[in-house]
Amino acid sequence: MSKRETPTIKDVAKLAGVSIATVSRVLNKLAVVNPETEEKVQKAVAKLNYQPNAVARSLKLNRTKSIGILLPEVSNTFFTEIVEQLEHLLSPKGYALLVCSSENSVDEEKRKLSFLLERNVDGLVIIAVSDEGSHFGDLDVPLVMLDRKIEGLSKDVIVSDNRQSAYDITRRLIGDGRRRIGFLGGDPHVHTSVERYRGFVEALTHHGLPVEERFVLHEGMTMKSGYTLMERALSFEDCPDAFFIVNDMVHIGATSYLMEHAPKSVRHTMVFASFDYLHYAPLLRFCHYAVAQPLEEMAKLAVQILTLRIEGDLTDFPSTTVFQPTIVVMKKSEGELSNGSPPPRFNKEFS
Amino acid sequence: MSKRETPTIKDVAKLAGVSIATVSRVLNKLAVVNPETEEKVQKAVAKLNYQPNAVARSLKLNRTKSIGILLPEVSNTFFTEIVEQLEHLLSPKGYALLVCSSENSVDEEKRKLSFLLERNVDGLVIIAVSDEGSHFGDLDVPLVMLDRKIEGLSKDVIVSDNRQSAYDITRRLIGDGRRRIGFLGGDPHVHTSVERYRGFVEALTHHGLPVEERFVLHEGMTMKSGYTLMERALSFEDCPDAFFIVNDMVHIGATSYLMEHAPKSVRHTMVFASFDYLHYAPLLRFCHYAVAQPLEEMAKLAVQILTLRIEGDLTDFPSTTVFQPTIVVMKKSEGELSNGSPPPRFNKEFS
DNA sequence: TGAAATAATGTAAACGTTTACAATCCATAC
DNA sequence: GTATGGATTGTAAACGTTTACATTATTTCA
Repeated sequence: MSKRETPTIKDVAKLAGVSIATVSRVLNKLAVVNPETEEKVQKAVAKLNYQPNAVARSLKLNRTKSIGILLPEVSNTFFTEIVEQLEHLLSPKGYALLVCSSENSVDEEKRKLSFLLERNVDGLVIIAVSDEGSHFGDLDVPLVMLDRKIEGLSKDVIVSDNRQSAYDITRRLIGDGRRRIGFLGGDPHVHTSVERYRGFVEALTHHGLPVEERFVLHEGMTMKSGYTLMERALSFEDCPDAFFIVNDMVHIGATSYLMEHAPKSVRHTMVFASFDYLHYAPLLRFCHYAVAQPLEEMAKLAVQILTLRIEGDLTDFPSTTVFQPTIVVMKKSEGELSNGSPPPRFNKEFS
Repeated sequence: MSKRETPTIKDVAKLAGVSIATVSRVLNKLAVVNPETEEKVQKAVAKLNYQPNAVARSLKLNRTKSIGILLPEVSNTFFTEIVEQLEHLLSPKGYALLVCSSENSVDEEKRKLSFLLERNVDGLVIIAVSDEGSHFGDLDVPLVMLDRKIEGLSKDVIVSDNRQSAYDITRRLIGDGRRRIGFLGGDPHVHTSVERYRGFVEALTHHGLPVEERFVLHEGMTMKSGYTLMERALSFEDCPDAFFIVNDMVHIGATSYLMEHAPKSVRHTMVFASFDYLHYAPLLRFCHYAVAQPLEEMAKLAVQILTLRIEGDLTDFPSTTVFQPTIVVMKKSEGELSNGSPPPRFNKEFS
């Protein structure tokens, strides 16, 4: 493998017999240049297979055409759906995506943040680890907080109406005649979790139902906690016949516990309502109501705001946009196996 | 928000009353500097909250400390598990991850490849879209092909033994007494798919079983194709009572079709063996045997090879490493609901 | 015909670093 | 007292671009 050096603009200039300024002009098309010269340059470019050096350009222009995205976990399906959308929207605009995981740790989040800043990203999309986010306060890089809000932080925020949706699906459960509804999973420092619990409680109280402490099992947002919490729940003699589940991970854990260990009677009556409607949703057999967040629109708005702020075309105060998710009714009947909705990825069906 | 300029090394030098060379030396610790001077510099750095400009450094050093990762789809769980591992391993070494989706298109793959090259990534991890990968041939950037091999390409390759694993799980089905085993999903241009089919066929023929064309339904690797292929399969009067499924997406589609539409008799006897053992594996109720690829080790090796090649400490011919996956036995009994293995993410259990 | 305007191109500085080399200082040894 | 050398620091070039400004060639028009 010959260690041939990559050609620079100088090489092109020399080969074309022009100055490097002219080459630059041809490549960036921001000044008129004689068609003949242009052709000479293009030929030289083609011959050398020249590719401009983005690093040098970044240094000169003081913008890197890159966006940092900082999220709590890379392998979380919900987050990666967002990343996919962002990539799809940003890459046609010439932006690169620097993906960083804060690994669910505030400290790591701080480290990764300054890592991204050192690299001079033009903008940031943040899915915050927790409500402790003071380190995001003082930056002068365009920054959008996505999915999770941090109270008291003056930044652009894009979230779902977690409280309202939680309220809605809880109400659906009540409307179906469920009276003892448990709550599964949660984290007091995660904005979405707190909001969802709030909506859950509101729905219960508005319908004259008590919030039984015993059945509010909100420790953790992982599959494991879903599994063990459901185990705990089933140990109650008067176990709820319905659960509000805080997110998909907990949901999977809870479902698999039921599949493995619950008696038939429980499996035939148990009903879940939960957040997130992702590609494995059709497998979540106890789920009757799911909250589908409008990820594409949220990502689209994030990109809009970000690019506008980067270009300097948006100097308003930071905005907060709250999207209304749709409620997906996953099955109409109570039959254990009839799952009314088709697989979500290729044919979404909203109520 | 005051548009204060970020301080440069010059500002630090001025404040500390030294030359920029000294500042650089202090920061990079590659030359001895008087302890007193060092302290002055450190103080200035702290006072200005100076962060070195990574772009300028990249230009000078001709390395960006960044790795491009190019994959067919960002939201694919299997791929993102890999990305998570890579991020976890590379970020402590100071590398940034540029994530690009080729969106399952060879053309897009080419575009994204040159996009990454323009940005002077120090290395590349490629999960190829298809076996048409000549565009990867001539680069002089360190490059590792992960998960999918491209025949005839002289690059470092890290894959699972897809053929052997396919053989193994097919054999398990046969060992369980299954005689009519179908094949679900696939793509003639995807290396993993081809290998898996090969292993499947070998297992059948080695055991004297015919490969019935009718039951080899390999069109597509998506959830949708899993859904419709299973529909097609069930329309046969003599539908197989077991299926080899090419990957998780097809698996989800097939499972949800069965959950929705299959008669009880089918649901009680149908058995799947498939690739990929991911976090929603416990929900895949028809799955008896799953191939769990050693993603962490594969990622670890990829990072090792990549960093060695980047440092120039590895100049051997490209190597091909084939990892042996483990077979996860997901349930022992035929009972529809008894899923013997616990949720995978927090307690893997291999046979 | 010549001045002025226009078009096309070139020159050189700048972006923020790293680092080879030069320069200074000071102690030691003769 | 002067040479030697080590320790420390400074100077300036370089990385590959973009772009303000200068320069040259060409056209226009009084």
